[in-house]
Amino acid sequence: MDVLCIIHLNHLDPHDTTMPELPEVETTRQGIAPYLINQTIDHLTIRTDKLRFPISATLKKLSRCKISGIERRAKYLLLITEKGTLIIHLGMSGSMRILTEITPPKKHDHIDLVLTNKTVLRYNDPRKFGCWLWVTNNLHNHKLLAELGPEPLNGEFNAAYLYQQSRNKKIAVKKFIMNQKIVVGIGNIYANEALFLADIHPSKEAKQLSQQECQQLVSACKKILKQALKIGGTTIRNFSGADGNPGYFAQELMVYGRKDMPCKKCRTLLKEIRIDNRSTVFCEICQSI
DNA sequence: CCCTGAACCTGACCGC
DNA sequence: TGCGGTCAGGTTCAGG
Repeated sequence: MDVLCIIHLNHLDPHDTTMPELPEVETTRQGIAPYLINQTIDHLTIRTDKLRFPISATLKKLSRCKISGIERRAKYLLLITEKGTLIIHLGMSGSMRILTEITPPKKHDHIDLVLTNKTVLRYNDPRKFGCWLWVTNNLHNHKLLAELGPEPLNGEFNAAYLYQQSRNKKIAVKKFIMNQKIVVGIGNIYANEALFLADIHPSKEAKQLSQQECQQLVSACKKILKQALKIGGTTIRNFSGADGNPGYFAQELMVYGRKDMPCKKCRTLLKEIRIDNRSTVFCEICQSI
């Protein structure tokens, strides 16, 4: 038996694993795409009806349907078929794996997408915050996709854009960059990391950002995400085995999960506060308000 | 518009 | 060993 675990996301220790922010979703996409493109779905096996949205009856009965592509928009995977598109979100704890034969499902293995060649895409999601949504028309006008901001690695996400969007916004810059209408794909970990890299205090009001700070922040977001993507990609290429633990979390975190530990720039002990009820770690010396 | 808090769900961990 | 409280990657919604 050969079980290839594409990505494993459901540990809790941030130093041991990785989280479904944009790089993890993109890594998942790249990992599963070769097994799915131009293959035909035989059927889906649904073992729960309680993901973020109920599974549609059409999806439950889907069969003989060719997959033409797998795309990503923000943290959504888009599985494009000749009959419609599957919008998949991993939520907080979702993960995918490819099986080369059907094995007994383990706990929280909620969905199998079974191909006619017997390959299985298996979805596991302990917290059930993810979704599998079937859409047959106007994909990009769908409410989940219509109002999303630019992709962070596109040129459209630049200092001028961020400066313009931040005018008159009193909210904390950390919450601002985590708003998917402003820019997609920045979750809690990378928001912390990007603000540290940009030397900006996470509580700073968005409207107080200078043009230069906007430039620093845009550059920091791109740098952090590119670095994470590079590591994810490496993992996929190198991984083999069935234990589900690629052991690749070599991503060096500068602040997230490092409360009371020394700042890697100035050795001052890092502070933790809560912004929008999310853990926020920063250096009060390096990051100016 | 802004902001806060809660909701969805399960599991891990900590202190007692 | 168990129990209760808290926390965790995301997103949406109600209420002030």
